[in-house]
Amino acid sequence: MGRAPCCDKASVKKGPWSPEEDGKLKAYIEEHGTGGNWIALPHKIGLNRCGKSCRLRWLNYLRPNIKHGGFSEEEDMIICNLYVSIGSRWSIIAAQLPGRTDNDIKNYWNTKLKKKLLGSSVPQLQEQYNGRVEQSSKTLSSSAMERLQLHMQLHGPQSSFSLYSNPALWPKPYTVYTNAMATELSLRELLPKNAMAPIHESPNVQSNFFSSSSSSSSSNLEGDLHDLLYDKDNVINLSELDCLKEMNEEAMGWWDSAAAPLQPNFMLQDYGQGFDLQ
DNA sequence: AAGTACCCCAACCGCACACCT
DNA sequence: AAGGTGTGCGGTTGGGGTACT
Repeated sequence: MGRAPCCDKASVKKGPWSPEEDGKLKAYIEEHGTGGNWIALPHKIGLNRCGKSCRLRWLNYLRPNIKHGGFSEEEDMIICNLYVSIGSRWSIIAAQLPGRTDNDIKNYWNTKLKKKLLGSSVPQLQEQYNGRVEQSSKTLSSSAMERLQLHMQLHGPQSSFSLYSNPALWPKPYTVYTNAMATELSLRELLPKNAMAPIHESPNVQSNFFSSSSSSSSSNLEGDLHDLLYDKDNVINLSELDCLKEMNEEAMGWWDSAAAPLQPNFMLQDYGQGFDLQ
């Protein structure tokens, strides 16, 4: 037996929200809050809407301080960096961008950023790796394939190590940020939601992550991503990126001693453990 | 000017998890 | 401990708008 639907789909209104509906929902929540029960909320207000629909409308459009469109370069960078490291965890990515919703970021990624990053090189890459990943790709979701493509782009054809599970292998400047990310993400797993401030509010992390000049480590993924996103003549061989040439020897030593030769299944399994690909 | 293709994004769907009883 | 229910999330869709032919 499946679970009961949250509302009567047949009788409930679907489609775009009218200004009147928006007004009712906004006014009620601002005065009374959600009451901790979205399912019951539309009935209280007299809205013929599904509770989930009300929740979505509030979270994505009606709640205060929501920003739409006009993503800055800095926001692009954050989204791209996080997507490469954690995949399509839109809610986590959105938590780092005040005023942005997961839905907004997801749409932005799918319609614009993805094309910028993957666009020109995807066909070649697919051809290049078809033989290797053919078997595994049959069972991979499209987002998993995207991440795999990004992974391959960031590591080059001969590289079989995991970007995700081996932080020591991440490009240097990125490590500063991702270590903080990893720490915070694991804490977020344990703590109640909203118990922690977004990463960008942490001065140390922010200064490390966003400083684009000074340190030697600033020949970096951030800069390379920037080139990918904003260079008009966007024809870059990712395996040539400076940040990826700077993998430290210690990490490579670890790889030599610990890793097997490239096996698509190994790599995909590795991703599966980190990202829950399927 | 009309038809078609493509893009963008708001909204829906279904699954998984958390919480409650 | 187990089942029921609400919530959160990521994936997908549908339709309006725009660009192209």
